[in-house]
Amino acid sequence: MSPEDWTIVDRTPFFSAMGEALTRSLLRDRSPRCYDRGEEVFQQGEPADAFFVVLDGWIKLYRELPTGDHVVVAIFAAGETFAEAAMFLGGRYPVSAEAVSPARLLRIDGQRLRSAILETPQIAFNMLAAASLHLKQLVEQIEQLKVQSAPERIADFLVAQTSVRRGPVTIALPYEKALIANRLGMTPESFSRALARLRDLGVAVEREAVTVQDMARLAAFVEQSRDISEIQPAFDKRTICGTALQ
Amino acid sequence: MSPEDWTIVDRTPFFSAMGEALTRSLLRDRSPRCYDRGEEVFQQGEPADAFFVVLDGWIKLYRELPTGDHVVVAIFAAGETFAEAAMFLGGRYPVSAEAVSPARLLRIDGQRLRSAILETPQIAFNMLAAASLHLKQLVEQIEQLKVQSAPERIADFLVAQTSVRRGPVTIALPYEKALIANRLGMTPESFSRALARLRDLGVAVEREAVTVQDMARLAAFVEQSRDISEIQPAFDKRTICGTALQ
DNA sequence: GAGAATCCTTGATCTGGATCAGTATCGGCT
DNA sequence: AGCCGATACTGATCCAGATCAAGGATTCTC
Repeated sequence: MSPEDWTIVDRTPFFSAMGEALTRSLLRDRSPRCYDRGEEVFQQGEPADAFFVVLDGWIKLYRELPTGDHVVVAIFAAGETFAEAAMFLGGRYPVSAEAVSPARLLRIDGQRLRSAILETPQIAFNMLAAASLHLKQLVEQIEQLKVQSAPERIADFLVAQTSVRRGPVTIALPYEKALIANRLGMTPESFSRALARLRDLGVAVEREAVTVQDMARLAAFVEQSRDISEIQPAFDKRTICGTALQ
Repeated sequence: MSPEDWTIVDRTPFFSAMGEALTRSLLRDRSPRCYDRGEEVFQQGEPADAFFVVLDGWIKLYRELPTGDHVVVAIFAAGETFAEAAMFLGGRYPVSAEAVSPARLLRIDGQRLRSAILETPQIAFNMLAAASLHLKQLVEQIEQLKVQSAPERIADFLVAQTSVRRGPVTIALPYEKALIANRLGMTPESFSRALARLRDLGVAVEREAVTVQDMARLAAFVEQSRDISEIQPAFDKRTICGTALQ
């Protein structure tokens, strides 16, 4: 793995709290595997003997319905992990996974992890901390889903696509707009309209290229909506339903 | 702790996968503490040196705003745990917690857990599995929040309040309707109306007493809506946004 | 027991986003 | 070229739930 790959793994929910040294020793001699667009990672029903870290590209999790339709359950980007639950539970994958773009995945083997934990308990403790953090982030993300309007969520997404924070920039949308809409919790139609409404903030769309006149302005828009949700009880964060933590 | 208390702890996200024997040895000589209605459990900003299991009653997590308003973040019922993330992360509580009704809480001390894990690594592994499951449940719960209509969520809530599955039953609402509405992700007004709309299914409301003519009918209503969300891609489960797992 | 404060309900209106339907644009293909 | 299927945009309509506003009802307080 390249140095960049290590930093990705190091920011991952289950390894973030672990420290690079420990992570390295755990994942020594593991190497990522490449997947083509459309290639299958695992299929619904297979024994869940591993979970995965996305190093590059995009992975789609979907459930196959009796009708043959695919229902997209989630989409994962670089730096995210998936299928941990199924692996820890030791059951079978309840969904199928497939690469939406060319992708590189790191496979974390369940058996291996098991023995490593028995050998070095500290790993488990750190992973537990990381898992709690992950949960917390999940809850926050969902709060925002509930609280933010469609244009706000799109702005949020755009800001997340680049490290540029001021001045003009052109962003290439990473995959089909329908899929992005899906990920942001809206229909393709709503996505199209909401994106159009961002024109007022200096956002121009030309096919898959989105040109932002001034990132600072867009970032401010995102921040402002975040503040509202923080202050305004009407739009509050309640309702995350009895689970969770913080 | 009473035998019932043990079964509650045993069903808890972090202990469910652990088995009763291990849980007992871990929590030996711990005893629950009682809280009055309105009593504070911990306050925003205090060092997070423990997490809690709700054995009885209801606990509200809230954030205090500069304006002095309380924003309810979550409500926990018997059998749920809270503040794990803050504890594992070893920081401070980012929210305050207070009993909404008389309550009994089991306090799980961070230091103690730490040393127990170092002594018996298996505990950590089981907790990790349990945490993954918890995450999965959280995601499912949120999917349903997005997918179910207001009356469906209320029916779901009512079904969860009793073990009766057929015939007539009267359920006492566990706390203020506004708080329940909150928990179910809607305004008090919507709650009131949605509850009224359940009259067609033989649900009568008399103050805090909800009388269901036939639980089987209500349960069927909940199940049916679940099926629709399973089959109908239009109402699908997408959009849980890049985190999560399954 | 009068008055006040809470809590709950009900009605009227508004609105964001979904749905449905029609059209445009693009890339691949023979 | 010209056809075709996939992808994207746009307009029209609809609806669940939020918001605003105004009453009841119950409990608390003095």
